[in-house]
Amino acid sequence: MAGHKDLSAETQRAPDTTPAGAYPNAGRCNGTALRKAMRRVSQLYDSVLAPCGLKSTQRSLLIHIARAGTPTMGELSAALVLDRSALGHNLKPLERDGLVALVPDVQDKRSRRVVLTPLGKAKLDASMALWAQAQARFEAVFGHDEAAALRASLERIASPEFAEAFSASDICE
Amino acid sequence: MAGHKDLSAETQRAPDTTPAGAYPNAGRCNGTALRKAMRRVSQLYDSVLAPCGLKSTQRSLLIHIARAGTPTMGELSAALVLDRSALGHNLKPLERDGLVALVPDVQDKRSRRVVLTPLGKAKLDASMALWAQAQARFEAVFGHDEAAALRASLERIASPEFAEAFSASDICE
DNA sequence: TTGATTTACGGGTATATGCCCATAAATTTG
DNA sequence: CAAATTTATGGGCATATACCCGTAAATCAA
Repeated sequence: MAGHKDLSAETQRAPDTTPAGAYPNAGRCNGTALRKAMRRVSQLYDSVLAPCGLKSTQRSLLIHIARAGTPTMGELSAALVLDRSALGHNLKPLERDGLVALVPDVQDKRSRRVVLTPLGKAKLDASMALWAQAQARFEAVFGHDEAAALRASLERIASPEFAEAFSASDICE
Repeated sequence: MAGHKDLSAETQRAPDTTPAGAYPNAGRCNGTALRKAMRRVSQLYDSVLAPCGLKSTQRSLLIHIARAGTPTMGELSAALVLDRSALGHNLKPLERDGLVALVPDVQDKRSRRVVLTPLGKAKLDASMALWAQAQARFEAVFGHDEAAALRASLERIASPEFAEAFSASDICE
């Protein structure tokens, strides 16, 4: 195939011609870079996790619940940097499948606590080996230490302090 | 909390004590870290972009189209590390609002090319100042050089070569 | 050329995520 | 204690993202 897509002098209709100088900062958006990498990693991890019937998003949810004990929706959504409504929506398939249950809090009747059912714990445990395999393969390609450094950066960005500092930069920019 | 409980009895019903040793690798998932950071950054950038009526996802789409000229759906989805169907769905609101248009390709009648309308270009241009502000605030908090290094890592992960290497690690792990 | 295969999409479905607003419960005020 | 306010969720809506399958067009094979 001589079908090189040397886009510079495009075949017929190149009205835009993408002036080489247009949007020179286009490739520098941190949000875009994060999104692309996130999609890629989701796809890679999900492909490995597939046999256990959990997606990486769901596994992440379950493991946060397991570690938090019996968190309220609010606590869980904060830990996940996830909108409260989004958390509610994300829990529905898991609740429907019997992996988690929502129980009203006795102290604060507004709150509902999320609990991992035995079935949910079993699913989570069953996913561990596959997750470890995906993680190992990721780090075999990306580098173990580099991955640790990357996670440190990402966790800093995800932290509430970061959001606070970003918001604070509003008034003094 | 005085008193060790021996683990044999512990198996009963651990209410919420989160046995300290459970899921020791829980915080090391690269996918989870990416997702949390992505949500945070989306929220921060979107809050700044709000006045222009574009979300960061949409802006990213428009700018990719602008730079690619008149890409096919396939080219665009590859550039965005986005599933083809997802791209189609993401384009719908933009098409509905007249920011982009889909035109059948003359060479290959299977393909449709995505074009930025004048209105789309105007919207994109109008978003530049707000994006620059969000970007500047992000980097004021995170660090300019650190951000560049982070993007380099993320772009490596998002690259097709990375996916290929990850897949290849399947057979020799 | 004809038939098999590959490629590019679109539709349908399910999950993921966020915003706005309404409601109920807890907390703070007067 | 009653009223105002804040907090924890849920419902409705819109967008984001992926997978599977079907169809049409291009390409490859005989």
